[in-house]
Amino acid sequence: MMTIKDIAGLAGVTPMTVSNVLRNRGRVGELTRQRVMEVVEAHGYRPNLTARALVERRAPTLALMLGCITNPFYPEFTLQANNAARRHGRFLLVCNTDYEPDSGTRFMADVAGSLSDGILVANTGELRVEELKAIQASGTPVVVSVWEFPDEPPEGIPCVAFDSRKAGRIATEHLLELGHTRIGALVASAKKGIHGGRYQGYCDAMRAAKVKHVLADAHFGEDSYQGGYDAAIALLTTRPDLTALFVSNDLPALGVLNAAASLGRSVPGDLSVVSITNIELTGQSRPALTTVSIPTAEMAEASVDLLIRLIGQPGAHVPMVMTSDPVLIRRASTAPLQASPAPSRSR
Amino acid sequence: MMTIKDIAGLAGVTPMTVSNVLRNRGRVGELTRQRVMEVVEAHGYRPNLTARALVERRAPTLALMLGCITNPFYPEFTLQANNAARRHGRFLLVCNTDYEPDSGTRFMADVAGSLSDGILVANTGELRVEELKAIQASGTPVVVSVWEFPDEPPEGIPCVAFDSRKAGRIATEHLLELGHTRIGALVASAKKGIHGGRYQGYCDAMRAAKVKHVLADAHFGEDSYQGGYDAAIALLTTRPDLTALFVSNDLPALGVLNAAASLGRSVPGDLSVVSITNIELTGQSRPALTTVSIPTAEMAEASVDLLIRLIGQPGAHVPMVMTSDPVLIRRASTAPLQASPAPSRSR
DNA sequence: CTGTTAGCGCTTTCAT
DNA sequence: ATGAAAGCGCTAACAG
Repeated sequence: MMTIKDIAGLAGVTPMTVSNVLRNRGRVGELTRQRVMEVVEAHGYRPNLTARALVERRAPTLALMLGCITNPFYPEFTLQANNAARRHGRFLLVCNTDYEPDSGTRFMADVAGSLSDGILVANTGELRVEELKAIQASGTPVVVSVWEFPDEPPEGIPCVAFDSRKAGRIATEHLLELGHTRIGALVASAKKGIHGGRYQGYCDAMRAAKVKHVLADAHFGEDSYQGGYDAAIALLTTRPDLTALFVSNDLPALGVLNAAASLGRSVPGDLSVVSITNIELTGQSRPALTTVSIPTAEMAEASVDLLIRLIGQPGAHVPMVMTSDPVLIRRASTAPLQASPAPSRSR
Repeated sequence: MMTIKDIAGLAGVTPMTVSNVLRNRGRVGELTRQRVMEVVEAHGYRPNLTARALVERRAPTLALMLGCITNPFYPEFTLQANNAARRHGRFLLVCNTDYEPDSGTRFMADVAGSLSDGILVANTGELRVEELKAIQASGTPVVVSVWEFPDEPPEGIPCVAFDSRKAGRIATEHLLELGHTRIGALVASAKKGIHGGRYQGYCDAMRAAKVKHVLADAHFGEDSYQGGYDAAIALLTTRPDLTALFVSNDLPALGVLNAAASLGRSVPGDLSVVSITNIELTGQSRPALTTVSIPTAEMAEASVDLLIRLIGQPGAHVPMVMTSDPVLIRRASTAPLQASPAPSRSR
């Protein structure tokens, strides 16, 4: 491997000059510059980023901690975060925790303070705040993104949030406006879990509309396609009179669509379904899913920008960053309540 | 930040001893070991991986070059590659090229030789072999994975391949066995492009079964959901007598399913659809997609293992690695040819 | 505008 | 079993 010294020798200058040419730093004569560049290109020399990182005391990578890259929300988030990181000249280290906090701990311990200059945590509802604070205290900035509870930011940790409660409200109001009143809630977490805010939004809307809803109308379960499928089967079997379903996340909602078909209920004819997030897949299902989009790209960008800023000014106090409001994306899975009181159960 | 020197001072030993304790190298007295570990843990000391990498002349990361993390095949591949990398104590740097070879070039130039010890290229059909060879020649091992043409491995570059032609044949034979003969081919690349092998497999099977097929039965297009949708509309409008479709990739096949519904053709009743890859989504569509699985996990693992081996013995000559045969995954999008000669076109 | 000196945090090599 | 010296490839700080 070529070193900067080799290039310097060949170009008849000192390593320092080569370094300056390569980084457009300091003042270098145009002639010298060209000579150096010629040698650099002739030999395809690339500076050793590890050595540079060591002496500059900054790493060229940002670590992205996420639950599972296979959950379709994350690739979309990752893509945007990656682009933002590249804009700042950084690479993204993808740390897949398999939803195990311990795995995340190990990653962060290895990565913080040397390999990565900052850690971007995509919230999975399994945050260990104390741990993050410890890492932060040790000098590596941490930003929590996709935070669902703007009213209760994680104490002492910079975070980028969105209004999940409003998202839940918008989704539910849409159903109400279509005339539905027997609206089930299918929540892809525990009641006070990560989708608790979305569920609160559902409750808000129902209450505001003075529509009676009981806990039996809600189901709390897994955030997965299968979880949505199973929950829908369970809920619609117990409560066949429901004419609409509020689902807290897109992926389970896709499962709900399939479950409805299995139960012989056509969507949106016999059953309206609305969810939250607006992942790409929602435009590709049949029927296409009506959903409430959250600002994924905006959050990814804001998080990276914030992280970069924190790397620049360690210890800066940063208030929570709030992102744009969720917006309803009307597609084909919701429709006005039919005149017929009970849905057909043909099969 | 704590350094190894600080720990050494606190433990009353030299940095070397601390280093040895931390890496289980050299001989260290049990008593000393414990004392060092106590100090390390008390202060939460973590060695600086950048400094270690510099002196050891090895990087802790592997770079994964991929087209677009948003294409659902890649997250699945990435997950497996990541797990394999972790098993070898490496991190994965995800390099999203947006399907632009130039973007890949920039990534590799920055990463090779310092940040990453090796480069894993997930084949996108846009390979610049000469470039990869140059990188390899400069000392950073390169492995091409998901190679579709075992008969023509990229010259001089280690690669992990699967039998794409056989996959195409298996898929098509399945349709033939179900009694179909008017089988269209929907290929998500140019004829000689990345899915050329899969298409060859289709041709092989058709020829072997002595079923006449003309070029008009084939459509060459984009590898995307929308590409599949559009192509299916086009092909089925031109050739409404087709009773089955061979689609070269899952993502477009999902689009085909939707297109069929738009055209009022039920799958599998009026139209059978089979594709290749077996991404997770194929089990979640309605109908669930019959497909031919390729050994994604096996390829990801084999590629990482190969890369690690090459890092260990630079310049080793490595033959192409062939992975397991594709296998038919029967699901719900294919059915025996109906008695009725022309499909119903009810709407 | 260009060169010199020192050192980033760690490990290798050799000595004790 | 432990320590001392040297240096990985690069850049910050200061000289000239």
